[in-house]
Amino acid sequence: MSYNFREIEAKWQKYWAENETFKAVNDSDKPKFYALSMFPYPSGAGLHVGHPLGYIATDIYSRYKRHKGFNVLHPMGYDSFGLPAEQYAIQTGQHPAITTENNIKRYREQLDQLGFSFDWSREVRTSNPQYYKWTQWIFIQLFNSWYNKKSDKAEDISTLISVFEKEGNANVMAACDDDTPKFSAGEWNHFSEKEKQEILLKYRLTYLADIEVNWCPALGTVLANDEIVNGVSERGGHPVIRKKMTQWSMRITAYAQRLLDGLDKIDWPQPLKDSQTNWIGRSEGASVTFNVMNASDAERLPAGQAGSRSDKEVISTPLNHQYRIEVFTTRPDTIFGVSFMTLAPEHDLVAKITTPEQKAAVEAYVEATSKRSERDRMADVKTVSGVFTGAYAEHPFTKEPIPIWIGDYVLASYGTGAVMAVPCGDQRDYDFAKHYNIDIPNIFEGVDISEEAFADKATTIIANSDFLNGLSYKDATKKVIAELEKIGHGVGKVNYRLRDAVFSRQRYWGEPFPVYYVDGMPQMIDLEHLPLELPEVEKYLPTETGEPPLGNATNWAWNIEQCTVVNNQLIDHKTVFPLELNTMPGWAGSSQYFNRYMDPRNDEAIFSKEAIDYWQDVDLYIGGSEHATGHLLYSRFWQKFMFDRGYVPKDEYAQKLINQGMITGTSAFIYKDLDSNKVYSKGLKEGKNVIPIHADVSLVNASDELDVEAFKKWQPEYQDAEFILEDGKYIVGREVEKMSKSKYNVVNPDAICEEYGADSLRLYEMFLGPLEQSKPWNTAGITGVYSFLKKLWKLYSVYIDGSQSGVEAEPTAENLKTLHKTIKKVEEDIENFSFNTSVSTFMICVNELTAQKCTSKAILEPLAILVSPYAPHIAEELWERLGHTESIAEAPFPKFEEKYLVESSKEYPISFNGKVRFKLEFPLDMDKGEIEAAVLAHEKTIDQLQGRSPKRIIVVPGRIVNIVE
RNA sequence: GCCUUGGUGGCGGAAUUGGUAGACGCGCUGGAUUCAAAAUCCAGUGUCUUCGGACGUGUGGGUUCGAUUCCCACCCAAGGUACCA
Repeated sequence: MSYNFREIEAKWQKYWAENETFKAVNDSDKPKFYALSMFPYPSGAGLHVGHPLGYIATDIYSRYKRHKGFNVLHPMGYDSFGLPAEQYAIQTGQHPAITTENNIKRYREQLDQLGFSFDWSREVRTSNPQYYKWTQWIFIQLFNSWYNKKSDKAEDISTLISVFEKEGNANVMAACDDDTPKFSAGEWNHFSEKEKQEILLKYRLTYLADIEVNWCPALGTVLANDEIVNGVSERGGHPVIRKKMTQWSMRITAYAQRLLDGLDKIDWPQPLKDSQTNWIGRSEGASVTFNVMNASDAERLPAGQAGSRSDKEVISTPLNHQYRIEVFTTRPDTIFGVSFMTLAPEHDLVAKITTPEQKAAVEAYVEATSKRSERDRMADVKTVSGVFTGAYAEHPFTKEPIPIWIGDYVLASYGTGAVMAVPCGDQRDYDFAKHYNIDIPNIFEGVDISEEAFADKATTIIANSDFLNGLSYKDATKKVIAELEKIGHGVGKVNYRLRDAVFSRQRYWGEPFPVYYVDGMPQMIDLEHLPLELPEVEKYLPTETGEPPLGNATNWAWNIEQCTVVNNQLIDHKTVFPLELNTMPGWAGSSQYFNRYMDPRNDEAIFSKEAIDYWQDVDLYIGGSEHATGHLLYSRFWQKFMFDRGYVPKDEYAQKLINQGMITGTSAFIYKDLDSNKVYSKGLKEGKNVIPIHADVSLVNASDELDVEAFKKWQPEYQDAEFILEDGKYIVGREVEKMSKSKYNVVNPDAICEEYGADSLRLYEMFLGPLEQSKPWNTAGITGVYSFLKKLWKLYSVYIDGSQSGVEAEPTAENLKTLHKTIKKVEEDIENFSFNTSVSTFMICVNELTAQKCTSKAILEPLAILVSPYAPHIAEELWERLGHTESIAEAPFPKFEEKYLVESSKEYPISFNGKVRFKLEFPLDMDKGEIEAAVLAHEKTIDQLQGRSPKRIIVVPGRIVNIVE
């Protein structure tokens, strides 16, 4: 009876589903293990062979842990809100929910045929109202929280209110908006309700803010940076402008330091930790305040000459204390090298301080900058541009006037949007100063700055800097911060690159905010009325007035008496109020899904206390590295918030994370002659004027030969082309590229399963190479693992065909040795996530046992368990044929016993000067001296030495002998 | 530029603590079986070679009895990031 994978795989998939073999329970005496794969967005294209790689790895580990006696949680679900379904809806009018439902169905079929041990009873879909009810709930919790820097955690907003009532906000240390005013308890208690709400909004962990966005009027939508190419929209090429819009924002910056610190506690890949570290971008330095000088005095100063003036009269003139410029600098030690200041063109002060003479130039420059995207400005490093405002700031120590410029190399979104320019110490400032002929005072000892700026902190010795002279970077920084604090002009500060995260999207297919507006102030809908379900709309585009798609809904107003959604026409701002029109971004639904899996059908809470106490956190999380600074950062933020508020026991949700590598495609090319109707085989293209054309990889065999007839059928325009063959074959060129439809190199798992089976596919995906590395797919190689499975099947033939002869045969020492070295290696491999080497080990094991003609049950039973995590269908079938009536899923993993591997002798490699010449066998208990004597006495050694006497002999017992001549 | 990861046969890759480089598989060559093909099985397969050997893990040095492995410098590729003050 031959290996019929179709029958076997269908049989066991059905068995697992019917018997709920992989259903996890929330209470068990067994230790818990939570293995998680990143859930997919169900796209219309379905899965290609690259997608299941991580799922297979997680599945192998899950199955292994079951054999090891763990209660394993291995769930799967769908990140089912997203743009493609909405785009499709805009084009066709089909509701995104229908598209999504269809795509999920297709995904499920594809996943099912791969034999994963998912607990499907726990499936979640982020677009399901029963799920997003809890996404809305978390949003409300964030709204009702503030970040107390004293306790260093999020607290309920009520604790903040009670402080305000007692003592105002003078002593409150909180993460809040920069423009939060100071007030006393008395003032607070006299604020109107609306004023109080406005203040509180500046403290809440999710808040409304006016944020500058890339607005595309023609599309009526906000665009992400990468949707803009050369200042116009990628789709349609429409103009894009920077515009302020009121958006929900998440105060992730409150957690910047903890997100950084937490990285030390978790076993995540170093490159991923590094990209999060860079993203958070901590820098230490100082915040320094410069007073802006009175405009009338500034007029009397020539531009660019500020540093050299000593006009006592001017300096003693009263300053315009109305305006102050705050800068952040990582080099406060260079403060005496400041020769100008640069503001971002968007900076609030620009309009206020610009002198009448400079007004026209400044306005033109600001206007021009507003048309450039931030990315555009950052990408252009070569062009130096800027305009003088006509205004001057006063140096906090020297009291010298410093000209204030604006320049687009300063970004409003980083730091304070202003820099103190030290041209001798910063290359950008240097270039700017050179370009506009501004002074470049040298404040470094023994450094030539005639060609470029000097930025090496390690060798810095400060000069020409009053009280800082002769100090190193470190000492000068310390001292200058102390002095700045003394004169009230600055303070030591840690700055983060991380920005608060914009949480509003002008989209339809996302979670609605549980928010309505009373007198312009946001109000949360009570939990008992959630979920607030997405309304039906006629059109999925923005409205004619530029409102988000939910603006098209006719039933989208909140009645506070009935607590239901009602028709917009009923809005009276007394009992019926407008609802929020934005929806949440893609990362909302994925930021706590791993916890929801613990108790996914709970309608009373996001999860029960029992469930979270039992499962705690994710033990193993596998997914792509492309989520490094998106999902994987936001989800850590929400987890820390949930931890602060006492909902979860761990402030990091995934102990170990592995990034699976990308599977790339192996594209095939034909070579079309540009001068004739000929198509040359790869070996004949030299010297010809050819261009490579993609051929579909399914038309090429393992030897790179193209099926020319099939190709002509596929691309009829080549019907009459002449294919020039070599040795009667057309050989294609090969190149590794990203797997993509347009490159005709996409390989579909369905086709592989149909031809070789899921077990072959699973083994082959692992066999390709290390999990973390990216590697090219080439279907040709799968025959190797397929014939391995056939050999494995054959090894069990006495049990399969029922002859049963030799069943009781005692295993030989050889059999046991083969088995136990396999157990040892496979167990080590799985623990190290080195799945590729396990597959090789299985092949060696089966080859050896076949050569040994092994039929012993004592060997074949444990072997089936070893194979089971990798190739579960065949393992189940063999297990059954061996006489078992229960699934193999929880059969105990075989125990490795060293005694079967103990050898009595070793074949020593005998090397001369490190080069192996021959081998000699000695007992392992032979000591160094005996081995040395035996080697030296051997005729081959004498022959090799040719009468020379060796200088030294190294004997490493059990390893090697090296003779040094 | 900076950070990270990697570079081993025709290809994917293996090599546990510094100890026999190239396991395992694909492909290729030859053979068996077959009317033939597929499938299967057997043997061979790093390069060069005067058949003694010599060379060989990106390049050049170093440490060592011995280096794919450790150290230094450099080159290349992939991913991340960037007027970040």
